[in-house]
Amino acid sequence: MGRGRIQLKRIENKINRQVTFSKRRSGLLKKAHEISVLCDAEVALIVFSTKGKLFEYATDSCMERILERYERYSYAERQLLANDDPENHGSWTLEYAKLKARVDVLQRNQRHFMGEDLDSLNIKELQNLEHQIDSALKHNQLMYESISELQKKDYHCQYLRGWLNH
Amino acid sequence: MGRGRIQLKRIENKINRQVTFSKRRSGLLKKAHEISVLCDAEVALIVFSTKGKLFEYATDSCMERILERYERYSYAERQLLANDDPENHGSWTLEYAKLKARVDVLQRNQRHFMGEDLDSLNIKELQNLEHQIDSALKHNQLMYESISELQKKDYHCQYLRGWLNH
DNA sequence: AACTATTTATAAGA
DNA sequence: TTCTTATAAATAGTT
Repeated sequence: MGRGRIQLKRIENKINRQVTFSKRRSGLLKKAHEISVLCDAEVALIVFSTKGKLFEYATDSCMERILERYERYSYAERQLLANDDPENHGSWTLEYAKLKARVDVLQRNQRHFMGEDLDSLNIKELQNLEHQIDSALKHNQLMYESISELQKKDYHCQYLRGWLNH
Repeated sequence: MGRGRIQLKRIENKINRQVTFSKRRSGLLKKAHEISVLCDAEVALIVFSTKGKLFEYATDSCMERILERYERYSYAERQLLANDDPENHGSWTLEYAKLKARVDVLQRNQRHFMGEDLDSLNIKELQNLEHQIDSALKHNQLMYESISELQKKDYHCQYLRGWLNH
């Protein structure tokens, strides 16, 4: 749209890139809003510029609610995929591995964090710590959900149960 | 764009709404991808249809990473705003109370979980479960440590001390 | 699912 | 940067 066609690849000229970013960003936000209103859809749009500046749009200005919905949905979707395939308990292990990896990262961060001198924390840092704990709690919650789901699914492995019982 | 202008309000005709949703959705996803590539931006787009179906786009197909970045950024932003406001230190106590409540729930969940019947799990599941519980417990341990540390640090909140001590 | 008349977005220029 | 404008793209209504 404009004086000439454009290739779909990174714009190398920095000035042009920035100008295009600014123009397209506002277009994108506008369209996100329009589809949200016209079609009664729930939309969350997050854009980080190269420089790391954040721009966002969320239906009814409620980003957190939409992101939580997304997490629930995408988690449920993964569960569904895993359950549909009788042969894919292997993918469950994959899920588990990913989960484990994330826990490991969290733990490492937390240990590192805990190792710091807490005496020197100011209010802001304390609040930060709280936030970290909060994230961790959310994460754990997800894990527990995984685990209970797993327990409910064991009847899919009838063939092993007999073996286990003797 | 089209045979006529349209009002920016919910399309009442269900069929039209659905068709427009489908068209605009693909346009929106396309534009999200384009700005991402052209301008080297990081984009996350989540769309839920009225019926609750999910459509998404994420730069480099890594939604989780972008959402985590968003959480960090938006939290940091809120912190910045909060620090400017001398009146909002009360929110800390509230945050703490909520956190404590959530930990209590987690503990309860965990106890419940531990009490459940494990006979029906197969070996693989048991092993994985064991690992998960192990991870979760370690993680929780660290979390509790964080929290008690937090409690010890309350003297950083001078204005709260009086209230806490009686 | 295609088509096309129009509106809209925007690339390049001022 | 902000505005203009020629042109490409998106899409509303139609078939």
